[in-house]
Amino acid sequence: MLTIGKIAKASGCKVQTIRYYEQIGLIAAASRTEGNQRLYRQADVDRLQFIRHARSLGFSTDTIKDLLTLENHSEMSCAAVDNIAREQLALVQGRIKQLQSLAKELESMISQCAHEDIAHCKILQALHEHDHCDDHKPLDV
Amino acid sequence: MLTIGKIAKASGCKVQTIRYYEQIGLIAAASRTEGNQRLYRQADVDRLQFIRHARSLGFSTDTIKDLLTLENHSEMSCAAVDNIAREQLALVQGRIKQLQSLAKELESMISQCAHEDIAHCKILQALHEHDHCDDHKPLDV
DNA sequence: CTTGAACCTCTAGCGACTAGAGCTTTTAGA
DNA sequence: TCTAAAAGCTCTAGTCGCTAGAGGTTCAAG
Repeated sequence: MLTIGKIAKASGCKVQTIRYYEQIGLIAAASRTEGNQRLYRQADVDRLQFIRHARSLGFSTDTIKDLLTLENHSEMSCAAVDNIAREQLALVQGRIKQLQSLAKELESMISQCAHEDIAHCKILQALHEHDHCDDHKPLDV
Repeated sequence: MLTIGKIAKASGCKVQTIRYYEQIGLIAAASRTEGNQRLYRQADVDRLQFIRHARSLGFSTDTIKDLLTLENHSEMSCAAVDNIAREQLALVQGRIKQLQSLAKELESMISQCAHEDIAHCKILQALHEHDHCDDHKPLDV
């Protein structure tokens, strides 16, 4: 059995993050020692690594919950899993397209900069001309 | 003079968002009518459009604040603006690289799927093998 | 037996909004 | 002129996935 600190090291998740995952129901509540400290089994390391890997691929915690539920139905077809992965890929690809469009616009703005003074700055001018640009939505990079 | 609803339409920002921008100091507090309603000038439309365009390019509100401050120093060199834009471009490009790496891994996982049952699902298996993958950080897509 | 590391819970903060409750003001039509 | 609806107001809380800190308890090593 492992304490939360040990399993944090073993899984690569932070202690706080593991407690957070328990709180949102992504992992089951751990058993406790007499002194109320969490105790984990080796199998929990695997589960946390799974979560970490899925998170690193951009899956939301809700989606990961779905994936973990599906894992418990080993006789089912994996079509659902396949769909989730494809949706995630589509999401990532869509995001790449958006960002490429941003990069293009930024590059074009920067290339026009003649390094003069602020009054003649092409970058600021370009930022004032929203009409002429593709109408992207506000976007966190 | 425009009410907040009018300027929202004119600028493409939402009413709530405009009040939020005032709150965080991105735009100056608007003058008010006797009945305490905000009043805007035409110039404010331009400022909001500028903000919207910059946000759509992924600039943070803090960075936009800097850009707007720079605009008031029209005699200065635009080197600072240029730097901000280049940093933003670097940020976007870095993000694209990350996402491309994710997309690649997702594609590889999906291509291995033999559409059998969950017990043999290559996608789930791949998610369990964090060791063998590039160690990306958790990432919001 | 002491000390300090690791654990516990609970709360608040991040960023950039968004949504809703509960109120007041304005505007348009009868 | 009256009334009803639309639009405005403030304030609070929620989103997502953590992260950090306060203030307390438990455990392990020396």
